[in-house]
Amino acid sequence: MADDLFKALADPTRRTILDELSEKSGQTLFEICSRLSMKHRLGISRQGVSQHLAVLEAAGLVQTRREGRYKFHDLNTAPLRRIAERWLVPDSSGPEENTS
Amino acid sequence: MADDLFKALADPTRRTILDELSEKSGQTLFEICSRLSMKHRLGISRQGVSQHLAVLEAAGLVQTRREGRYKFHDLNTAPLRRIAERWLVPDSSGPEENTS
DNA sequence: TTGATAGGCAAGCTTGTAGTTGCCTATGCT
DNA sequence: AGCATAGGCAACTACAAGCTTGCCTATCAA
Repeated sequence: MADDLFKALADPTRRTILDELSEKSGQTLFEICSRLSMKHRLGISRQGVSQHLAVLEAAGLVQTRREGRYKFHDLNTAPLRRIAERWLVPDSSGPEENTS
Repeated sequence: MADDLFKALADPTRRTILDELSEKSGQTLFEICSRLSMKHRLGISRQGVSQHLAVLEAAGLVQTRREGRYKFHDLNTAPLRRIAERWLVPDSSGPEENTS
């Protein structure tokens, strides 16, 4: 559950993909591929990117919609909000808060 | 930089350690060990926990202070705030350079 | 129908990393 | 001094994860 989310974020290439989708949503696999190689000089195969997208989708960070032969990818930031709340929120049951 | 942070959070045992330090700060290595095995039924060696703490410290999530033969561990949530902001905020300055 | 484009599946290689075991240092108590 | 406690270091094992290659399916245009 949370495991998928944190593992998805652990890879720098996946974080770059999130950056790209954050900048322009609704990109196809090939569009993401070319941007990674052009803008970020990332030498990675199409299948590599596809696998990263699968991981991001399993984590709920990316949602997809199919239209004809195109598959569009959209960023979903909802899961990210839960991350911060786990430790940042001064929990009622926990004794101390450490803001240092 | 950010790489250390995300990789530190990728492991479920390390996240549990953060939970423990969030509940009670200033714990020693042995204290964390016994809590992991008691409360969380985590069968892990002392050295295993020690290595996890080193990763968390490298990520800036845990700070340590030494007193005599004791080494106390404190949670530092500051790095967590930057995570959410990376994608949650539709940033005005435009997109990246890559911070990973 | 043929060819080109967009994407998927699965096996295999390789590196990274969690975990262990064994031994070593430092502090404190009696 | 002697012993127990708290922690550190290094080598080794085992499994997970990133990435590639090769082949397959689906959609659309000429």
